[in-house]
Amino acid sequence: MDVTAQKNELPTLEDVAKAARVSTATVSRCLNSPDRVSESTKKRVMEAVRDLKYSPNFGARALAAKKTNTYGAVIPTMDNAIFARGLQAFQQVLVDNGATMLVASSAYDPEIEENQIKTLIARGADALLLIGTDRDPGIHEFLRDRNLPVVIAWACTTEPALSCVGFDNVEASRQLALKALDLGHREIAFLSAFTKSNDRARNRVIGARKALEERGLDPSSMPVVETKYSIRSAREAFGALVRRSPRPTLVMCGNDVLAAGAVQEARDMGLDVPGDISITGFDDIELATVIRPALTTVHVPHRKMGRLAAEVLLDQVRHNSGPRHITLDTHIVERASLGPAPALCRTASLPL
Amino acid sequence: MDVTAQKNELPTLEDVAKAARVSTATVSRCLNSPDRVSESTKKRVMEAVRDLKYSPNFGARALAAKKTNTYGAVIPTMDNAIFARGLQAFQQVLVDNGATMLVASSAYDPEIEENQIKTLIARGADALLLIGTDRDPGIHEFLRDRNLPVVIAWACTTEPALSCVGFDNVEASRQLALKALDLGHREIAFLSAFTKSNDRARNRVIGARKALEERGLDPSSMPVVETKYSIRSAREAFGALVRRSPRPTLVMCGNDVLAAGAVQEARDMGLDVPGDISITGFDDIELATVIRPALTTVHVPHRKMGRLAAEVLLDQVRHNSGPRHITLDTHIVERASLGPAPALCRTASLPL
DNA sequence: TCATTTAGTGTAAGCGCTTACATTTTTTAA
DNA sequence: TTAAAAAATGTAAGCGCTTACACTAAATGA
Repeated sequence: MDVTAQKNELPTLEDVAKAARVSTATVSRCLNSPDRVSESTKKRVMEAVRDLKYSPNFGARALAAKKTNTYGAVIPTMDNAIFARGLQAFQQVLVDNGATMLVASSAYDPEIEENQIKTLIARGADALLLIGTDRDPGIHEFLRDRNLPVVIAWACTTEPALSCVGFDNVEASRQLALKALDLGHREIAFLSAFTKSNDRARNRVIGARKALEERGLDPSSMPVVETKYSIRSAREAFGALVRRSPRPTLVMCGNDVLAAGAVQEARDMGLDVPGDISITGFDDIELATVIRPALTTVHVPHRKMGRLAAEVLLDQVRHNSGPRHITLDTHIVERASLGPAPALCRTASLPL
Repeated sequence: MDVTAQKNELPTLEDVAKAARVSTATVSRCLNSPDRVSESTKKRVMEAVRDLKYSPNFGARALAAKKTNTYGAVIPTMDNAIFARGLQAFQQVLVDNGATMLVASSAYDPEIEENQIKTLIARGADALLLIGTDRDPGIHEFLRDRNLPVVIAWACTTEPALSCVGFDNVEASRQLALKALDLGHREIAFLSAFTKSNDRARNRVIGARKALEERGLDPSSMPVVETKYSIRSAREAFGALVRRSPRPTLVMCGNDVLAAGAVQEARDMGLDVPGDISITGFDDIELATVIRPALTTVHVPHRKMGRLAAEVLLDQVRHNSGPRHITLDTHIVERASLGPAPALCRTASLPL
């Protein structure tokens, strides 16, 4: 007896056609444009499909139809919640439209990202979701050559060949900084994710600088520390930032994960947040509501972004519509981690 | 001038063959088994590939080779970190082996899961990763019929046709409960995820019951509340549990997310954790280390599980090896949320 | 020297589907 | 009633690749 596994032959379109006593074309039509087939034959065909447990062969379909109904997404990381929600929404819309999502992550590495993009294309992706705008222009060219619809998410671009569904990172960060300045903060430090090839991170720092400038402060005096995307590194970086003199009364963080680390470290150092030092986040992921004090942060409409991104792409692929540029609003969520600047601290830092 | 986007024709194998003045077979061999081609022609062919920016057509390849090099994964949710890490590791191994991952999520709904499984198969998945064992047996049959390698993760199964890479949920939970019992806890309540069609959740409750029984306590007396997988619902459920009489001295939670909600609610109710009430989690995701008190929880080797799952599947597909059953160890991570049972509390509850 | 192996390459038959076009059947209108 | 239009179905040509098999040329051994 043969024990080795062997793919038993799956039924093909032809088998179904034979069983239903119609041509393969009719079966194909039943599956793809049911209203071009009469009710009676449709019923017969569908029965055969069920009886034989037929399921179309993906490769053959892709080859003949010249499209795969597959949409690729390359995100920086799957390890935390930042992109999860948006991606979930993205996928939901695709599934609802009979398409499939293919994800790959780049670990924030441009080279890996390029590879993943090429892989997804080789895999037959009909369109692509990419995060942010920072990448070798050659890639965008490559994509344009292939005439692949691409949507940039989490950021905006004016590039006419690309769609985008994002928000203004500079402006959102600026608003938050402005609010902090109104609360009396003058010694502001920034705890950022690595800004190299990460426009979101970079723009958030820029936004803060802009606010400083508007209020007549020297933007270049704001200390910025860049660190890895993890609680642990955020703690270390926060420690370094706080030991500076003058001590900052506010540490703005490039995202909620860094902020969570900062809050933790502050408390372990015996600092009251926001009594002694304020901390802000960015993104408004669940984590922001879980830690104590809860984070004052920028709410980013992740779900909406994912949903719209899918809709834009679907539209470009199915209706050949042109690229669209959508900018979503963000807003500040005031929770507990940002308070008025402590008067003492400000004086303390003056004598310097 | 024509403004509408139109797919410009991509180069095919034949174009490359022509450019390199060889047959299509040779080009194909260059790409798939380079050592069967002489150095000189290989060089010529590769040059042509580069010049023409050739990239093989996925559909055609899948059709001709009868495999897609695509591995599907259906997970209950992408919304939180529980599966993210494992999936990331799963994908990594696949990518390292030139394969691609296709993910879909089921929202903990068996019907959606079934759909997603079928979609992934229709999409040509060579193998499947599934979470847990609870599903219509018809599906497993269906998969067996197709002779599709399947690995069950996050749980174990003895089903000979299926591979698994998981851990013993019952045993892990039992150990944790035993530890709590040793700390003097007698009034133990369980805050669980919905157990319907979720064997992991169910088994974690069972494990706790088992421990109770071993210590001569009535397992059926343990209150169990099931709730949705979210911080908010966990808070509500925890509130209900605590208002019971006798008040539990320990609330074991089916996972860290629920535990995080429980901790939060406890503190908002003015209860000290673990002074007044202990809380335990399960999974050991990052969240467990972020909240205060940090969670005592069961560490699950997510990364290892994902990695091994990929390896098992790759092995089954590429070397036609048989199903494997791997059980990984878990261990308890003692942090701060589980302490000795408060003596007072126990007395306090006696007068009832 | 010639038969035999071996390495390298070419030929061509599909893989299972979609779809343009041709054909047949039904409906509609005159 | 019959011609024309519309609806339903069939025919068959690919889609771009892999691979069994055939073939040629070079290497090997007797």
